[in-house]
Amino acid sequence: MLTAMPPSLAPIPKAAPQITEVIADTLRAEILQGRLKSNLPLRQDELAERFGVSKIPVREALYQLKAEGLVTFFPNRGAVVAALSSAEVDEIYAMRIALETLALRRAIPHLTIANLAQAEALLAAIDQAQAIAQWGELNWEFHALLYQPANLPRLMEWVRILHINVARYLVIFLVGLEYQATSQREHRAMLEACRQGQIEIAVTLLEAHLQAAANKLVAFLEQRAA
Amino acid sequence: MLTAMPPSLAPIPKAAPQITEVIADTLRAEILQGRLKSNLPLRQDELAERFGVSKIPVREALYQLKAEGLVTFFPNRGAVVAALSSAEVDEIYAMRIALETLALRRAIPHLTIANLAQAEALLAAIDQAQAIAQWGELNWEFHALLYQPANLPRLMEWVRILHINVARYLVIFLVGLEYQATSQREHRAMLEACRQGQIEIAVTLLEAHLQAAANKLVAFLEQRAA
DNA sequence: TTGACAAAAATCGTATACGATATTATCATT
DNA sequence: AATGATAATATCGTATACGATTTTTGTCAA
Repeated sequence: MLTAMPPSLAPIPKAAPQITEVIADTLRAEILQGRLKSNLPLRQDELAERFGVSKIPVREALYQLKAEGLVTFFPNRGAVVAALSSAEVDEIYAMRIALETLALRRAIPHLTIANLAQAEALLAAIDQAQAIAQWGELNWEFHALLYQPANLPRLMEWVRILHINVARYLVIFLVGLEYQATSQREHRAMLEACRQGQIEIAVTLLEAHLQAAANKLVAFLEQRAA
Repeated sequence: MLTAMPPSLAPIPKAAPQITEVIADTLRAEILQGRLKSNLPLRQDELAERFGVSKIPVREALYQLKAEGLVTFFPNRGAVVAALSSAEVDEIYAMRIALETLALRRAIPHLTIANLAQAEALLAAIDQAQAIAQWGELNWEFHALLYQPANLPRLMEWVRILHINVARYLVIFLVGLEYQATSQREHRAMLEACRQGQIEIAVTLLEAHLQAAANKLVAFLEQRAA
């Protein structure tokens, strides 16, 4: 029979941990950490054996990562870890600026004292972070925290995807450079503007913050390409 | 053996028509035309039998549509055609405005005479369009044409996804209203600003154009919900 | 009649198996 | 020796089959 109702409508979207999700999360983390490098072929049999499952959940995980832009498919010829050109980095940062400034604009009026305190704590944690993987993670948490009160879940999900697409390249020049100090100065200036409710100033700072990262990354990639 | 090279790197991303794609395209079209209504359960066996294939390509097609926001999955309980709340419509249009104004801004300096002529022709075609499905299609082609010269493929793909998420609701109040005439006036004003290279004016018009549609749609959905 | 519990049916998620396509290796021919 | 055709191998894409979870149906007691 065809019931026209959704199966009891929503309050139980949680359930057993799907194998597909576990595989996708694992591969995503490895790509972000740079353990799986660009253009590396991802063979389905190989991954299936490694995870101790069949190819089907592996395929679905790979397609999920394709939707996130982390892997590229060649029909009948397999998948590889996606590579980013400098043009794509430019495009991704342009989109991040467009979407994240929107999020921040809508979030600031709803920021609570608790949010601001959490953000402050995250900045302190970033200052003391040791591993670069940790740095990237905390960095993203800080940004996400400021956007969260906007209550725009789809936008957040897409911004997260854009972020992870550039994150694995970002960590490259984070080590040994003074970029971290500059970034933290910008973070604190943004947070201060948020605290005072100065939307336009905060948005301008965020845009400059992202554009600076974009310029560094594009320059790095174009140098490496030559 | 593990070759570290991509399988002959790219020039052949075309191949046999994947069954998964065919199914996804068909279901997407049916959702857009309103033939598959919101919250309708999409059973895998049923679809597999209908298309004469097994469940696996059906599953992959459904997951692709999930990534596009057209279906919602409930683990171990199946998928349904996604429904949009007025809050989600507001969010989608906010994202469209952010991304499409970016695209237009970057596209205008690269617009050619040929582009402008094509756009003009599309407007004429819209004026004479009979079926509403055709109207929606042409409408999107007009917008896409203006953004194309920006050369931002990822952004275009995401804008397309946002568009199809609201398109199926748009057609509802397009019939029998004077919205079409208003929309065409706005289109022609935008096109004229593009022709004269007046970026800020064109962007402002586009934003107003999208916001007007958003307001109408949100009002419609909230009325229907009550 | 109503509620709770249990059995049955339906649907999903995954493993196994097989055919299709692409890539690599072999060999004949110029 | 180089090149083109052909066979062998590897990998992907899909069908079939089965176990797991969920929903529904049926039964019984209060």
